[in-house]
Amino acid sequence: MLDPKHFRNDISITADKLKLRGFDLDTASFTALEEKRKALQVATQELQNERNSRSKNIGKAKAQGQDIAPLLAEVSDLGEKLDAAKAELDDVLNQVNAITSLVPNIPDESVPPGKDESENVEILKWGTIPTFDFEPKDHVDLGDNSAKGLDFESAAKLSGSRFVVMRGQIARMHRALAQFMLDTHTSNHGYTELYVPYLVNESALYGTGQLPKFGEDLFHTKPATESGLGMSLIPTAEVPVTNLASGEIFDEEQLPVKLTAHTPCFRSEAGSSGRDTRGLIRQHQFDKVELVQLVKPEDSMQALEELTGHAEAILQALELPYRKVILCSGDIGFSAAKTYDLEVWLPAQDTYREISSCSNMQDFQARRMQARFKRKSEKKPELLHTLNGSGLAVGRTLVAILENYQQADGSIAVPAVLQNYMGGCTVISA
RNA sequence: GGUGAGGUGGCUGAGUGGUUGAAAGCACCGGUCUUGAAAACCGGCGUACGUUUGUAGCGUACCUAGGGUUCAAAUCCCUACCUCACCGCCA
Repeated sequence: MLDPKHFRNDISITADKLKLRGFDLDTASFTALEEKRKALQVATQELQNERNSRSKNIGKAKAQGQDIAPLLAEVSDLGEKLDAAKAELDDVLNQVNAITSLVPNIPDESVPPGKDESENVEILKWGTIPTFDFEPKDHVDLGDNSAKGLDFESAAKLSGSRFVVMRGQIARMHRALAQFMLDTHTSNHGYTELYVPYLVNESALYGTGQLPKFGEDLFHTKPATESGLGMSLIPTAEVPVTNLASGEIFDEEQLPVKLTAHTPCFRSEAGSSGRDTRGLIRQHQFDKVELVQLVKPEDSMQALEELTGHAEAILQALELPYRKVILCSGDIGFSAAKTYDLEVWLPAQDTYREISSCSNMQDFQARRMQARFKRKSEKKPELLHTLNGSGLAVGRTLVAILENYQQADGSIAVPAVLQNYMGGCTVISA
């Protein structure tokens, strides 16, 4: 949610900025609606004022033992007028809210303008792309080799497409990766580890911006006893972790808050039925280690650099070649003001694929969830800034290791930093 | 799942349907006193929105949330959520 002032005071500037990311704000009709809201609100409050003062007078008269019947007669139609005014105001407020809750964040000035992902800008490349003296296989074939380490057929039997069963050393490496990531972020980067619910309510999803616009990307549970969506499976740990701040007022000294959690993520992948159907890249269920920071507004851009660096540190420790991309204005997510994507090299696809997305949401989510902090020198609480990033997507990291560490015989070398997590195992044999 | 009791400001905790945004205490902030600190005393101490040049004043809303009754609701009624206690069940 944007600051309402953006809509009231400088709506045309706001509309211009939103156009950069491909969002059309109908300023004329919104301004008209806003005028209406203002007039109705004033009128309603005046009626309430009148009712309040008259009611007080009735109370006083009654206390003095006077006859209140004539006073009651005077206010008889006030109630109806008030109800009508309230209903009208409610209606307009709902309309305003319906619009503003669908307006995305404004891109930061440092974000390059652009229409779609083709105009994202590469910031850096890290690592050396491996060369093979044989035809590199993709992770599906490699996983199939190692005693059905990646078993998509079995998963399809259990659940359908876009699920996987992992076995043996592959499953263990998957677990090792998550452990390694968590340990690195807690020990080296100053994050506090969390365990959080995987089912969340509607208000949490609203807080981080998944609702009301992106409900169809989620899996919803609907117990027989409930109406509506019921609880929803988290599409990312960002939802439960960031919403911990909802309704809170932090002391200035408590910031920055740095949190990390390893959770499964569930996405319906509606609208991407034809994309990445092969393999582990796009699943309905995948694991991710998430990084979240709550910071003061003046610190958030620097925090984004650091948080992205924390995700990069994992790729570097695993010696996986990657590149860092800044998303252009047309490609950033709904709630984000600025986003870096980290893309890992996948030899079989001969290209870089997204493995992490790190964003500064500024006060966009904080406003939705009323997450605030108080400066020592100030009386009024201020909205804090929220950031999050994947550090990293575990399934895709596994894909990257299988493909980059593969050997001619189809075996997989185990990256040095993972060996201790795998009982000293140095190679997963074919 | 059953039964019972509750949800009031940062915390504790009052509150017969009527000048209650809400007593009191604690915490916190400012001041007096003191060489300094403590104690004591004095004063202040919620959020959002509207009006406005205004961090002034005034108005409105908010006592878990949403409905209802009433001229008037923290106070009465209904529903949801949550908490606590006991019972049942359970990894």
